[in-house]
Amino acid sequence: MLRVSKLTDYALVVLSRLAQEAPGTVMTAPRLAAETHLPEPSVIKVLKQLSHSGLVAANRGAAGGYALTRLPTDISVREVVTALEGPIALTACVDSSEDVCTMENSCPMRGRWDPVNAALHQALDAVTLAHMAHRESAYAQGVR
Amino acid sequence: MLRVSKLTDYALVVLSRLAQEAPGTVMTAPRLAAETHLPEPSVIKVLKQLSHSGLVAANRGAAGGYALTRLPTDISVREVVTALEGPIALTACVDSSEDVCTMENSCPMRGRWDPVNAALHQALDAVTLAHMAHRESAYAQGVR
DNA sequence: ACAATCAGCACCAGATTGGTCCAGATTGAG
DNA sequence: CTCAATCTGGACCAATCTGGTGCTGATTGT
Repeated sequence: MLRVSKLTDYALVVLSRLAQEAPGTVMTAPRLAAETHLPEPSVIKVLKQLSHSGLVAANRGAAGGYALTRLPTDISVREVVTALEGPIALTACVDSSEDVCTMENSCPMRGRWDPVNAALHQALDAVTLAHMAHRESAYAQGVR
Repeated sequence: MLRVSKLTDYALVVLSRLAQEAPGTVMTAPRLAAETHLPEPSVIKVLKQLSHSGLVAANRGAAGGYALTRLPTDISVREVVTALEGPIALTACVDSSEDVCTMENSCPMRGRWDPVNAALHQALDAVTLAHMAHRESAYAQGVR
């Protein structure tokens, strides 16, 4: 099925919700969870990770919350997936991997996934948060 | 990480090995396992699934084994992934899914993954077994 | 001071995955 | 005809991953 984890899916939903507000708008985790109908603890976990990787800014204290650090047109799906799941690659065996491959040079797949991974990167780079955030177009797509 | 399962990876390796022989060449499961340095039981399991979906033909009995049913140039990576993991989609929430989505119309992501999935299909369709089967070019890529 | 909010763990139950095993069915060779 | 080689199909298990929960502490506006 080539799944993306549920947490990553949540991240896209939450970020899309944030993207619907004016740039810089701060929303609390409980509110984001309520408005997206997602389980609050998981939303919190996701926001922590997104904050770590700098996609959202966290404001502590009373009247705190989260806000996007960039414009929705400037955040690609690939960045979000990478933030939640690490470097995008279909297998552990890619050139950028530091794992010691037990098969070393005898591995029959050395480098062969590269074109597939490249195509994948390109595909995920092409879609931004802004593409996923507009309610009307999304519903129109859903009906067809 | 957007992983493809290890079994799927094995499938690509095994099919690539078959693709290196003349069309119609029959190889037994143990031999394929030995030559690819993969665990034999898993190779067997993979071959069963590939046989199910018609990508390889199984010949029983003594002197039996497996052979590709089509030319390597005619088998895309997408087909292999689909054979092992079912329909390719990043989330369970795609239009073709028959699951009853508990969020129904309120789901904020309805249809939004579609462009990403489409790009993904295209990317995996573009790479064939033949692309992954040629040893020299693969090594050249690995070195870079 | 106090309440609201984020930070960072540690933890658990369920699902998935990779791997193992075994009792058949089929087929070619001696 | 018998036997060995080979695929078939299912059950099974241990390890890992994942989503979800809970708690304690730090920060900050009122």
